[in-house]
Amino acid sequence: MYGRMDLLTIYECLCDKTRLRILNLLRQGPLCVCHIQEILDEPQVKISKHLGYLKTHGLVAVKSEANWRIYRLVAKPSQVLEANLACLQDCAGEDKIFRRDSEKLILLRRDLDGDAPACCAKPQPVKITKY
Amino acid sequence: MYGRMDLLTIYECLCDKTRLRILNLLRQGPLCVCHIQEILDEPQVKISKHLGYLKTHGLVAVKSEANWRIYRLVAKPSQVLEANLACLQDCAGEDKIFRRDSEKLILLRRDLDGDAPACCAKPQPVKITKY
DNA sequence: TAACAACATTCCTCTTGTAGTATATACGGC
DNA sequence: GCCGTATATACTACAAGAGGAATGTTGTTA
Repeated sequence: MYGRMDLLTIYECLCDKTRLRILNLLRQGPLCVCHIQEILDEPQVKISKHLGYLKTHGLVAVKSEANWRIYRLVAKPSQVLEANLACLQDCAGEDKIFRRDSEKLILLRRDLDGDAPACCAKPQPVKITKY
Repeated sequence: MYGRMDLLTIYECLCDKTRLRILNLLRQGPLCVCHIQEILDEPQVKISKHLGYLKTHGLVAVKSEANWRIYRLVAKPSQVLEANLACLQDCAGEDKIFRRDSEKLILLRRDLDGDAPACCAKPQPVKITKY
């Protein structure tokens, strides 16, 4: 749908707070919508639309699983995208809200440990690439 | 004017093609408006407004020199800004238009070598920080 | 001081993006 | 087949950003 996966497209995806928070989470592994929604504490429609935006522009991919939709970062990001996601990951550590989101994610995983429903299958963390 | 120099502000600055091209040039040293305008081959008002935007948001600084206005990247960028500018610099190499701009800048400097008017004082290149 | 050159700013229009409400779809359990 | 849960889409209203034409400003030169 979008041929161009250039720098500008990437920055356009990155210039919304909600999308940054989502990407910060997905950087740590796949997640279903409801968990993203819970961590960000934002309306469902808002999360859903931003996920749609990211998908349309080629930053994330989805798969269906039973009643849920599992989002993740694209499997083989371009070099440019990978560089920017790594940079985002580095920078997010500086910001309170991103750190809080990440902590919430850890807690959520801990709570689910053991008896997780399908949507909550413990996601494997992606490797931390120091850019 | 802007207290926040956070990630989002930076990405907002980066999500316009013209601003990206300007930053790509300034990364290689200070420049007056007329040279940026010449290299980008865009209307004066357009260049001027985007420079104003970048200044308002704390990415660039200006000084007056005779009839000219010399723009440069801010002297002490935050760690986050520095990371993103370095990332941009790396990524810009992948894109035709950024490379062409950089080549034009080199030619322009070569032409000016020797008898440059004040606005064209040979800018010293900033150090290339491999992020 | 008049004319000019380099920039900035104002005003206007157009487009894009965002948020919210309400509604639709898809799937699993009963 | 009906209902609840999870998620997406349509529609609308609103705000911000971008581009261009015209005009303003500042400093230089004649």
